[in-house]
Amino acid sequence: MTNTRQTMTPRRAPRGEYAKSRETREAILDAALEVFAEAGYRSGSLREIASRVGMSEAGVLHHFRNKVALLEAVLEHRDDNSRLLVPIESDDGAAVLRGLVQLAAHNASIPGVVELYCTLSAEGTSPDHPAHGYFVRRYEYTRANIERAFTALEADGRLRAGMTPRRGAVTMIAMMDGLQVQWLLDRSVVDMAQELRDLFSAFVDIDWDAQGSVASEEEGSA
Amino acid sequence: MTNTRQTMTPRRAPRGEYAKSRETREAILDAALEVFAEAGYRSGSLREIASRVGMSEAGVLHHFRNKVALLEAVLEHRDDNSRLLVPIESDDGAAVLRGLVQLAAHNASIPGVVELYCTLSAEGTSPDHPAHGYFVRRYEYTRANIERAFTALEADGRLRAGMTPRRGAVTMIAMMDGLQVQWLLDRSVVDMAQELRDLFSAFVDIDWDAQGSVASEEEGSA
DNA sequence: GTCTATATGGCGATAGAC
DNA sequence: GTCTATCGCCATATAGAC
Repeated sequence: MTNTRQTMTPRRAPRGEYAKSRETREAILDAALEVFAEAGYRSGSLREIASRVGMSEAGVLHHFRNKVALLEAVLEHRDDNSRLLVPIESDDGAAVLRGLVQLAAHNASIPGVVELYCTLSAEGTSPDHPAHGYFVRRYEYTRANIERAFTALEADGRLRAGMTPRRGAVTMIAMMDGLQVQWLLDRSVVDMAQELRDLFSAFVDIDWDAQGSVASEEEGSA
Repeated sequence: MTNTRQTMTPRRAPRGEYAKSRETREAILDAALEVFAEAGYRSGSLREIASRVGMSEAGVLHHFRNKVALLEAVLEHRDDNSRLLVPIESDDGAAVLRGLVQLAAHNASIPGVVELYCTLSAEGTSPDHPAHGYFVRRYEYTRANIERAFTALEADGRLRAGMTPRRGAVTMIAMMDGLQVQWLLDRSVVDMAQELRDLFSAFVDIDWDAQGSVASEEEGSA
């Protein structure tokens, strides 16, 4: 999705009434994330969100035109975050895969976000869901980029025989999604990052311990 | 779940008012499956279910005590079905894995059921969801049985080095779940059965084309 | 076995006071 | 920028007529 808006603002520390408003908005976004994660979008209520943030429904709707706008804001808000960890558009295929494993490890520390995407992506498979288009595009975009990462690895002769970039991409995404369900149902049963790494070691030859700071990669990508 | 009740009834063709009632019940179950699949349990309404089956809400509630009871009935109803295709408790490890691939192929012809489990298992990760316990038990049970299947294959020396029965089970289930999300979002993008088979060929040595009739297997299992 | 009527309560959204 | 009040709608569930 387009999130140039946020990134282009120099984000100087805001002051006065401006600051208050900004804080309130973020507090609402945090509460909305929790509620949508626990109950989904359709069953999550503005009333519950408002109550968690300590204000009235009307107060919340002053900051977000309606419930759909709030959902979109929540999704945009969290999207920036994954991109900080995964250099998804990088040409360094190994770095992309390492980033995904790191993302899985990081996700284990923020169950609320995992719950959010797990719940919403399932809900969003319905064509009439307000986030349906978002998820179709998101999966398409992610799949294309991971496929590109595998293609780069293939060119270096690091893809095992019998595996294709396309299948690698579909498999990697399916594993991330599927592991999350099992993890949410019983956290003691699965180490998401470990499972991911083990599986991908089976069909790609990567040095998992290469230094994985992402900031450096990001300069070179779009 | 306990579904001895149904199976123990000799199931002679019911007659008279009895037959009518039974048909109505099944019609309600079908409609409920659709609605819960499309909207989830929490957002799916008795009103919508009643309308699809052509009766009033009160009429539906005559057959099912309340909404939760209807959900449980839907889940029980569909569970018997997968077991017809997968000899999950069989000692023939290869037959179990073949069954799972066949199940994936079969599922592609009943998107409604795929949608149901995809939506409900995500919803059901919440501890307060009425189907939470069901899904915790279901995953636990399935994982244990698939692990057993892989253990049998390992004993025959057909598990590739580096793969463990435990990881095989977690991976297989994660792949099935994750592929379903991508498939529901865009059916042209993924062939679920093919992807599954390809992946598992990478870490287990199986003749996928062995005759896979399940009826014969089922006799031997519990 | 199915209906209508109704009780009870949660929901999203708006209007207007402060 | 936040509130109270209110509207209109939909939800589950029950009571009782037919």
